[in-house]
Amino acid sequence: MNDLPSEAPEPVVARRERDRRIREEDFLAAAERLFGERGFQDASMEEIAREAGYATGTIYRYFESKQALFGELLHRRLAEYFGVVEAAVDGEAAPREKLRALIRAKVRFFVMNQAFLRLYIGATDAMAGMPGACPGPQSEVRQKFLGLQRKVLEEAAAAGLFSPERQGWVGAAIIGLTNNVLLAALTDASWVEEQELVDFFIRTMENGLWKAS
Amino acid sequence: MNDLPSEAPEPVVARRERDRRIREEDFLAAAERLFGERGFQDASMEEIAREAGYATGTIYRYFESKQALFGELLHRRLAEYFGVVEAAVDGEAAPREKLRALIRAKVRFFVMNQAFLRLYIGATDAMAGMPGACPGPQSEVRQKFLGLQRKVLEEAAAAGLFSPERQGWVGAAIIGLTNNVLLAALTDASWVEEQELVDFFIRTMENGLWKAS
Amino acid sequence: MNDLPSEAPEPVVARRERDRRIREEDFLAAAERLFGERGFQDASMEEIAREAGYATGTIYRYFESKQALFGELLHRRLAEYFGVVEAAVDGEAAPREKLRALIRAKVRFFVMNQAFLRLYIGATDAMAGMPGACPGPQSEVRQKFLGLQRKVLEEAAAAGLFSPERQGWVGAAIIGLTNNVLLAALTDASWVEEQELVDFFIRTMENGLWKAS
Amino acid sequence: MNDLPSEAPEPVVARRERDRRIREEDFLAAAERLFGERGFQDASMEEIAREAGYATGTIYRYFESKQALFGELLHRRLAEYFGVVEAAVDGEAAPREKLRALIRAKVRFFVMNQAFLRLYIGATDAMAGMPGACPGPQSEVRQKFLGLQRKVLEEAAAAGLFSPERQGWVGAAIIGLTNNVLLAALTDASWVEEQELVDFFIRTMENGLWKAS
DNA sequence: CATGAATGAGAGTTCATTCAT
DNA sequence: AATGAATGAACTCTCATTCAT
Repeated sequence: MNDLPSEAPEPVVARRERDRRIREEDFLAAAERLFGERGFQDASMEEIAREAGYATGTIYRYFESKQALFGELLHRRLAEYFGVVEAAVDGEAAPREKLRALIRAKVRFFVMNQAFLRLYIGATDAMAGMPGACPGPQSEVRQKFLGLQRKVLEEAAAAGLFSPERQGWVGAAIIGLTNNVLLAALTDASWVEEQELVDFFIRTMENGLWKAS
Repeated sequence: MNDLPSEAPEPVVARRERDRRIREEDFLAAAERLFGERGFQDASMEEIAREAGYATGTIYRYFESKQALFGELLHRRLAEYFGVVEAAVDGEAAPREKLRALIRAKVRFFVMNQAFLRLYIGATDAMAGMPGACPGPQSEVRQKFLGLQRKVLEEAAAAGLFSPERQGWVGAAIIGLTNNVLLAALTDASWVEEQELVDFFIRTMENGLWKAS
Repeated sequence: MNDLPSEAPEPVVARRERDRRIREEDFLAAAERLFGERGFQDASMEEIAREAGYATGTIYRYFESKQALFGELLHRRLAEYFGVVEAAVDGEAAPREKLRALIRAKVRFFVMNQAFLRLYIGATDAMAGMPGACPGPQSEVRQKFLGLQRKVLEEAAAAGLFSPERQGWVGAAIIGLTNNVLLAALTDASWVEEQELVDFFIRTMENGLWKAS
Repeated sequence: MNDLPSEAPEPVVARRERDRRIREEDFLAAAERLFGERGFQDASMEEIAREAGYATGTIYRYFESKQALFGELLHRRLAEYFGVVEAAVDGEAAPREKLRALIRAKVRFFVMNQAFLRLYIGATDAMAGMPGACPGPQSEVRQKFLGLQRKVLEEAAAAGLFSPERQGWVGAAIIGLTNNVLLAALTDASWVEEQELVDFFIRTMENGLWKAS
């Protein structure tokens, strides 16, 4: 009845809510690892639950189905990714700098979220649905992300950085290039100097792969 | 045409062998279509058999397992791909021309083998095993192919075309770039002017994505 | 109203006991509604608990298991039903009037306990165990009820109302007839004139379905 | 190439089709037994398959799902029942005789299909869907059957056999009466003289339960 | 004593693989 | 050698029951 200001208002409910979020993240982390390693089909719900440290049924108190778990995972990581990239791009005014910032943010994000890289590639390849891609809540975030990227490219094109025809190819080129090199670099050696990768991408985009002569 | 008993030494055996190859190709073609459309997991052996025009069990007379079928499919198409690329590269002397020839051959091959593109990307991404990639007989061909590509790149590097450090990244960049743009281009419009794609790749590799100023 | 310490000997225990009964009835009422609507299998313990306004686990402080809950529900309602019918039958002396009173009591009871009708029918059909019927505490009450009914019929038979052979069939006939018409009548229109139903049953039993000519 | 008239035209295909039907009936018979004994929910597909003498998965080559199996079972038996009753009713001209024939056919059918009686009662009680009743292919047959029965009753009512008001109650009464007595009679003693049951029903319908005085 | 999250056995269903015909 | 029905292990998902808080 009396709520001393120093006390927690509803400690039980608050704790439960917090625990719930923690467990959700436990499951998402386990799912990220196993989906990344084995793919969607070959990772079983039982494995994921056990990897997270719970019994099989528990996972269904947090996610309606395997699809929903996968979707939520993509949604969260993509939203995080989108936020990071958007912030980086917004910090720059010039189109060229925006593009560079986008690359820098991408490299930094995936160096810190290596487990997510495979899932991201599977879900984004060629900006198109690979078989197995499932519709769901992540679609919205994905659309937002693709929209952001398109905008950056359009601005760059409008600024005369590259020719506006075949803009789709330019987008696909940047994504394919960065995805695949990141995957190779992070698979070979789990530690890579971020700056080096960023420089490689920027240089390639600006001058091509040929050695500057 | 005439089956004189004295002619072919073992005509029955030869015919059998020929029939066997025909059926094998029937199955592989059906598998290519269905694996490409639905992915490895979602294409069932029964579907593949029926698509090929045979009964479920028959497929196991030609391939030990689903994995083996998939492996053999990759092996054959990769071998074909390797052959085409090798021939193109061998036709050129200068390292830069070899690389251009490699790109040209790749574009031509995948424009004519669109169904295989998805499988190829899934199996080759970043020159590393994506989830779903299975070890098997195709590995050898893949190694040969990767070796060929590495040799071309090394020669180009030796010729001073690009710096030899981070050669792995250059390879990954070329593969990721071309794969992803091919996938985007062939998904959007099933008919694309080969030459345009080749030019786009060569230009990007030589000058980057920035508009030539 | 006034809790003088000298008054009740064990007020706390009494209150607790009373509260216990209240909650038990809460659960039973919720169970009656949901078992009646969805059937035994399709009503979940969690639903019942929430419908009653408690948490899932609480229900197990009052009932050992789902089966036990169902059994107790049957037991209580059947006991109530038995009491009502017994009182009505005891109020009459003549066998024919006893039977009429039994019918009247049955109609009145089920018009006021429609939710229980489905459960009763499922559990009593043909005086035999339908699938889903579970043995348990209600068996005793059921036996008592069936005994009462048999006694009424036997008295009627002894009084020459109907022939004593095939008495079991007569009982089954009365039960099946009344159950099914009640179910149809109460399903079609949730409000039915009691007297009309009673008359229909008495008339049918006494004269058959044929129009009195 | 030469089809001697005495030979079977397509022995393999014909045999397969026949075997298929036999197996379908194996499963339906097993399902009838187990659904009748334990109810829909408590009979598992594995049990049914094993009871039929096959492995779990085999049943799904014949029926899409548990629901579909149950539906097909109801459909077939109801169709058979409908046919028998229709033929019997059509053989009579007078309304009263039609009703008698209907009863006679019902008794004869359920004496010979005792296992189906419980399922029938569960699916038809009060001509209304009990919980658990599932829509499906049997609905059509059930509607046809209920229509036939209604027509017989209407004709009887039109002929002045009983008053047309509360015709729904009369139908429910006949069904409830016969169902429940059949269930009791066949549960108590698996062998019952058909004629005796028919006589009991006709007498009850015409004169009521009271002993003819 | 109430709570509701965790449990895990068990159900329906799929499908790669086998094998009698 | 081809067929396609049968197999059964494995998977996703449910829910009665338990138990730490």
